[in-house]
Amino acid sequence: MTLPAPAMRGQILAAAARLFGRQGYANTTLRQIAQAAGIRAGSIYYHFEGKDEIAACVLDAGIAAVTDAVQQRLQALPADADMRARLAAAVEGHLWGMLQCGEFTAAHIRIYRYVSEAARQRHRAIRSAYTRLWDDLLRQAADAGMLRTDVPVPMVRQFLVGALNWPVDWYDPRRGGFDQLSAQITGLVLDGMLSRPVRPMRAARPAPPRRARAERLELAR
Amino acid sequence: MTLPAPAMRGQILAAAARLFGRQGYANTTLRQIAQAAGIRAGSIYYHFEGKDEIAACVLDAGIAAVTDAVQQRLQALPADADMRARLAAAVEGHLWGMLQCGEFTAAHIRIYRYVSEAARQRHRAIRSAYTRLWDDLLRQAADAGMLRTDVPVPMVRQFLVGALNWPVDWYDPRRGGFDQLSAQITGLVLDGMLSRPVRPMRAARPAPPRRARAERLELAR
DNA sequence: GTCTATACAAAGATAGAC
DNA sequence: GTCTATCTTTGTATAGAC
Repeated sequence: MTLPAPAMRGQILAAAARLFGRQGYANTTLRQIAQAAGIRAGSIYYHFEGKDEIAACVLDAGIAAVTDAVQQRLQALPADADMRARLAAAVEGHLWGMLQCGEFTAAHIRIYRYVSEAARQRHRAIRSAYTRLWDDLLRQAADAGMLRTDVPVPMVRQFLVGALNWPVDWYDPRRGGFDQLSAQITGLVLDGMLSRPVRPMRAARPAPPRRARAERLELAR
Repeated sequence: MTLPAPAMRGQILAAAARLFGRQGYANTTLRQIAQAAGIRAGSIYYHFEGKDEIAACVLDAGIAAVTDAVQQRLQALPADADMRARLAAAVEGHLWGMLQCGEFTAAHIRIYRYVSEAARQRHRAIRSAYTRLWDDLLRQAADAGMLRTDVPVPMVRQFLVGALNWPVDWYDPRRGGFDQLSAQITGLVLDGMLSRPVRPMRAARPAPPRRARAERLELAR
């Protein structure tokens, strides 16, 4: 009962993502990936050129997951949503794509620096697009006077996206669900860790309606 | 002109830390480390049991750098410093230890997950001590009513330390010195990324006096 | 203390049968 | 499409000369 080729390709990528995320790139062997996918090492080369191509595909899928989730949440907002709501939606989308949508994003975060330059190059375009998505959003916030002015936008983006990536290391869905985590992280990045007597402390925004994938609008670019 | 043994040990560790930080653990070979240290691969085994021991030592040194820097700044504070000043000092200390004090901390951040369980075990105690340092500080802040109450202290610590670690990926000392970066990051983590019309916006705290190492007090534990 | 030489294991990748 | 078998390279680690 051999799988059709495209399905097996997906199997291999899924297995690779899980192993990359847990063990790192160099520590994961093609033999392990093959075993997890239910085939032998040699068979991988029917589906991929080699380890590099697998890495590039995993990286692409990782960014795709967060990009989708962020855009989905942004576009589900009412047209008159203010910048704070937009930023919160984007943060929540990033967390969602990262924590729920799979092991691809975790793998991305962990292996990006260590794959071959060739694999990184192959993946570069899709990664830059995600960077630009955040830069645009933050730029709008800055123009609206919502952002602190002592930190340049690219640095806010680097700090923010970096900070958002850490929960993959310690998030445990068994205590406190995703919505709670999301509200906590959003509060931390938007308002900081100090208590703020003045703050309205508006409770967690209502969970945004989750649209079917086919329903969301096309990418802006 | 062979070096005395302890000096060569240091050379090897420094070379290993640099390479680990840049390439990751599994991608760095003993041959590379040896070459960077000016010896041959076989000679490493006169100084270390193997790659594992090198890893454990690099990890230890990385935590030691930030621990020292954080405690130094905390103890340099005036006795009546408020919690905000204490938190800011600790943040600045972490950044200083991480960015200025060397490649050991960068290496720590990058390889911790990927070294052998044996090496991690060897290093565990010193790492837990640093975790406890932050937990104690944040606990004090929480007791003083300074911390937001919707996020438990251990989670604040995980998020905070994680977020503080990212600048190793992108900090460039050539544009904006360390003091500026430190003030920016401190602002981001304490007050968040949004502008805050009400906020006093007290300009960067005056740089804390930098004490000689011998002058600082002993560890609390 | 460091060298050369090498043992030994494991990795990525290929060839050709089925 | 997947298998088995194997090539080639490279890594950690050891042995013994100097």
